Amino acid sequence: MKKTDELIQSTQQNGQVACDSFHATIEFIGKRWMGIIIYHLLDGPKRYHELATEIDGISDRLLTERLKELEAHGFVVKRTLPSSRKVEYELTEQGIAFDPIIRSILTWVKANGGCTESKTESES
Amino acid sequence: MKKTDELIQSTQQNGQVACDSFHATIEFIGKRWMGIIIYHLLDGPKRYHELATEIDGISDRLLTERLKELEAHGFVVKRTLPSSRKVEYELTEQGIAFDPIIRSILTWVKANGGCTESKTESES
DNA sequence: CAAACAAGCTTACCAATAGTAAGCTGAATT
DNA sequence: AATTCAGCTTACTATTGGTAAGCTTGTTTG
Repeated sequence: MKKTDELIQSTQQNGQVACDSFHATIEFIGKRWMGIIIYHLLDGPKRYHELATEIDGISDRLLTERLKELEAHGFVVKRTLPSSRKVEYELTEQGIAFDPIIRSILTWVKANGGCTESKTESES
Repeated sequence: MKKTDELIQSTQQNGQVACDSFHATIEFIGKRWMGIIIYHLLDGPKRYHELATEIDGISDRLLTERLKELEAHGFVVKRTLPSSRKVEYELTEQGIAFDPIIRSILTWVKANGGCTESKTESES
């Protein structure tokens, strides 16, 4: 049995469907900043500004956009504390389920040292 | 101990550096089509056109670009069979190391049904 | 209690990345 | 010899992201 078949079977009995949702999923969590936002939310509920501060380089626009997307997909709940302007974002159970993915990436980074070395010297 | 700290410590003793390479890595493998290309290459060496056919919707331009990036980072080797116009791409050991990440995403997809349901009805 | 400020967005504009489609090269087929 | 087809490359458009400013409403401060 080929490896890909094995992988596909591990999700569903229908290769194509599994492949489609795999595609949709990896494209979703692969959107810029998405993984990092999830990573920081795995720490527990965070306020908007807290995230904006912790995630170096992200802009308000994209942070808001990504949080909305996460919320729309049910990975995050937005809790607006009613008495004040405090807003908290918290991962849902489905969102917390991303943890193994994040951990597997961290494991990879640990083993391989990350993707920072560009090795682009092969182009003359 | 907070969860994030724990995650960071699992990679390095220095939180910031670990976070940086995590960022770089997740942005790299999160690039459009990157994960899907790796997923298909986990099956074994593939020819260019084979990948282009299997990965539905990808364009020549992006497939070439992503393969070059993977090659530049040492995740893929390009083997040009000299007698003909056959070109094969194969994951290196470092590339094969992505397998657990792909698997963790597949596991997630299996458990959660993927990211296809948009649930955007919350906006009136 | 009015002015200033700050959190949490929103908008506008420009840059970078991706999609589309066509073309190019050179081996293989007819 | 002409055609086809793999494996790119180029040119152009569309979508996405970055930057910066502004808006709104609650809080603080004089």
